[in-house]
Amino acid sequence: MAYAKALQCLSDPTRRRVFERLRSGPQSVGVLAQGLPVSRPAVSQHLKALKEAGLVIDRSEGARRVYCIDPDGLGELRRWIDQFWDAALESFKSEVERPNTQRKREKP
Amino acid sequence: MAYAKALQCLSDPTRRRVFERLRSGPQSVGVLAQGLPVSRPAVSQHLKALKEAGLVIDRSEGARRVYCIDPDGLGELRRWIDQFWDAALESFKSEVERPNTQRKREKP
DNA sequence: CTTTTGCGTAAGCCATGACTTACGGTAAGT
DNA sequence: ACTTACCGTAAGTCATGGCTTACGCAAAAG
Repeated sequence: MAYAKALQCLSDPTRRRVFERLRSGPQSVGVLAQGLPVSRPAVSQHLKALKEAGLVIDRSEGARRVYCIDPDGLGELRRWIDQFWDAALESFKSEVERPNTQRKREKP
Repeated sequence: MAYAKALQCLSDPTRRRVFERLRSGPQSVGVLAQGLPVSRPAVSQHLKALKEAGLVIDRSEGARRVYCIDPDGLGELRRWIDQFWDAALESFKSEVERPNTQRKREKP
């Protein structure tokens, strides 16, 4: 049940920004922190959490430390969501037809 | 960018338990709260958050209020994760071969 | 009409966690 | 060897949010 840690990790906006930066390829900590509105130690702590959740891996490249997205945590998260997907579509069809059904209120 | 709200919602363990209960079909608030280690108002607040995130819909059935999983929020979350999936596999292959790469420490 | 059931909301309490600064430790540069 | 660059960790601060109890409202039951 590593999906729990993955969800908790990705719930933080700053941690998502770090993770999204890794989408363009492996990056060092300093480069990742550059441009973010938080300090470098904060990014280090975020990367530690992401690693603990199985969302990234890291290697030491000289004095630098390069991080990279790990498909493992991402895959487990995908599988967890897919568990709901089928059940959702099934019970959803018979619900939307009802006259009373209410979604989230949209901004008009 | 409703995926942000969805992630924040599903990061809470109790909220996940509520959401997982809805996998077996539409349920009323009282039934959902029954068996959970929190009070019924707490479940109501969780359902409000889930609805705001587009993860559930609700209809009033007499005095009761029945909740049901909404595929919308789930789908957007799936699409967001898939954004990383391709980039992850790509940059991952060239990383795991390196001698230095470190994953999360497993419990031996 | 009165009572009971079912639910949402308000106010307040308290733990979690995200951020900061300060520090120590390793690798590269001079 | 000394300095500089790069990074992780520790300690402390402060906001976020999850939970509780108390209350109010609507629908069914009597």
